[in-house]
Amino acid sequence: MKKILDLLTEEMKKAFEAAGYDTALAKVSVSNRPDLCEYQCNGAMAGAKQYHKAPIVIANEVAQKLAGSEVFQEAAAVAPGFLNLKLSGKFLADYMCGMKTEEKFGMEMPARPKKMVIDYGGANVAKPLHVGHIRSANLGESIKRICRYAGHDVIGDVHLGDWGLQMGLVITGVQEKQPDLVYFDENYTGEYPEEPPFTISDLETIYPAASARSKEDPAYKAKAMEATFKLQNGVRGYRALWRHILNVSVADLKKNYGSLNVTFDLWKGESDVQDRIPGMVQYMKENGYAYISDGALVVDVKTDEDTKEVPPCMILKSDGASLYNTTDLATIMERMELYRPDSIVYMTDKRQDLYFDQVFRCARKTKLVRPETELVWIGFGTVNGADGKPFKTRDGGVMRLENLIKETKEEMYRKIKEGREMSDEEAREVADLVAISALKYGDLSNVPAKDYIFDVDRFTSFEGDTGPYILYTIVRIKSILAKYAEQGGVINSDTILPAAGESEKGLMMELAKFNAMMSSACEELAPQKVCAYIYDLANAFNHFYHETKILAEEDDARKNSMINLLLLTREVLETCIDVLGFSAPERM
RNA sequence: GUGCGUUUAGCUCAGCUGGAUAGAGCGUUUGGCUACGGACCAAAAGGUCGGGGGUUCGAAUCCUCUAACGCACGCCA
Repeated sequence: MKKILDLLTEEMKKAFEAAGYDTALAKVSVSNRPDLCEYQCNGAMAGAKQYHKAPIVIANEVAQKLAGSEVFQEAAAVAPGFLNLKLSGKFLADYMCGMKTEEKFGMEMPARPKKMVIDYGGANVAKPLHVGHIRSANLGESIKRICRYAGHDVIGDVHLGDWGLQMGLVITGVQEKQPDLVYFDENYTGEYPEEPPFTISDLETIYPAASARSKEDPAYKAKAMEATFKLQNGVRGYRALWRHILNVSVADLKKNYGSLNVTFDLWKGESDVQDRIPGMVQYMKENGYAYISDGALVVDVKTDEDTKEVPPCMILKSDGASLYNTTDLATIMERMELYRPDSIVYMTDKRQDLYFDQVFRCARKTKLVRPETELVWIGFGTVNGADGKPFKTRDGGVMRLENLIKETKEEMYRKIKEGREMSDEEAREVADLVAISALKYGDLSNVPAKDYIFDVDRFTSFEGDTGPYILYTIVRIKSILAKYAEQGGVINSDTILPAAGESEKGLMMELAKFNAMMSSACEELAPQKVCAYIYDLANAFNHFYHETKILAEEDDARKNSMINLLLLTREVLETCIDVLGFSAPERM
């Protein structure tokens, strides 16, 4: 099923053609003056110069050709040359029926789905997730779901930081506390224990302590670097210990991401591509891409068109060690080989702008990717506190994501208990769902590149542009539908009749925007478009709801039609919150 | 210094890729509760879209200059 604006534009093109004008002018858009019309076409003004005619003359001629239209109930030419359009109720109702019965509301699927890899999450092994990680997790997860819904083949990869100095630090920290572990016994040749010698909370204290100490104690740092070296060179005990750290950490990460409905298809990490690095380096040298500069191996990535200084992309440090760039490039290589993606999307902090520019240029120059492979980087802003500075705990420490989620859930539980009679158990369950909607919607409704202020009170409010308000609207629809069923109501057809009033038509017009909204959210990788849409849709529904007694309607056909409209509204809303990564309770 | 980002109502944010009178929410003021769920709805006040210049029938949106803030600029990730 075509997008409604495309159908309207087609109808408009016929009129432009019949009146003797270029059909390229016939683009129809949603009205920005709802008090005057529902849709509009501004082509007459754009064509004025081309045809040496006053825009209003053109508009009038086109309007005349639309006189008998079955699509437009009304088409008026208005000074200076607007074409103000009102939709035929029948046409709109038929479109609703199409959405109601067709798969995915009639959204057209791509002829050739794109293969995409989305790299998001930004997690590091043995380091707890903090507030900032919520952005990469939410954005990546939502973009993954949006693109999947739009028909593409999408792989989500968490791409863990599991290989650098941080691992050496943790290992050294463990050794400090438990020097007698067999992992450190170089003469040990037996099997290592299956049980890890630490828990996640041990790791979470070990890493920060080790990291802090290495900054002031050179000997300690040297030890950590040595541990890193041993690990990377395959010393058995170190590898076995590393495997434990990885397992314990991943289990914990899965739990935390899980509470945000964030799941990954791949749990790959930097360590997975280590074996590829020597070959890649060799290839870059042999083909003359890489050369030694100040002791380091680099690839020039600046071009003649650059107005800025673009430093070369470093492949190996002067001590011969690999770094972030090396791993990322090797990962691109691996992804091309394993998945042949059309597009690789990265989601990181916006400060990595230049870095990804370098890596992408390097990947293209060294032909790690095909010329047509899209490399996309989305940089996001910081999560700030009320003071506009990076979000901190009350005592000034780094706010852990786990605690942020917990506190939001507590706050929501408190609100639900004070506003409703509900068992503790149900209130907990409902509070969890609503709290996640508050966090996700609060995060995703912002433009990714901007910093935003994390305001628990605002995000958890049931009023305004918030997750809970959207859920409330869905629950309200469910409640009406439940009551309808209770009263013995049976839905006997999928028919949706032409709207009886303005608010019903308004709801239909919002619903009709779904396809265009979803494909644009996919093309632009923009979850905030989905947020903006469901807010408008929820408002349109609440407006309709307020003016219409649905269950008291005596005309059965009309009542049936309105119930169908409610069902459609609920399905669209639920589809949208699903791609945003949250869901609605039965009641709240 | 070079580059990137941001700047829209008192506060927090949108703005469909150039259209008519720039929109929401919160807050403020006012009205509506025998409730298909009032955790709602309706309305009012509130703006020289950071500033100057330009492009054109028409600019928050495109170009240019400029200011403030933030960020990044080879061995961190």
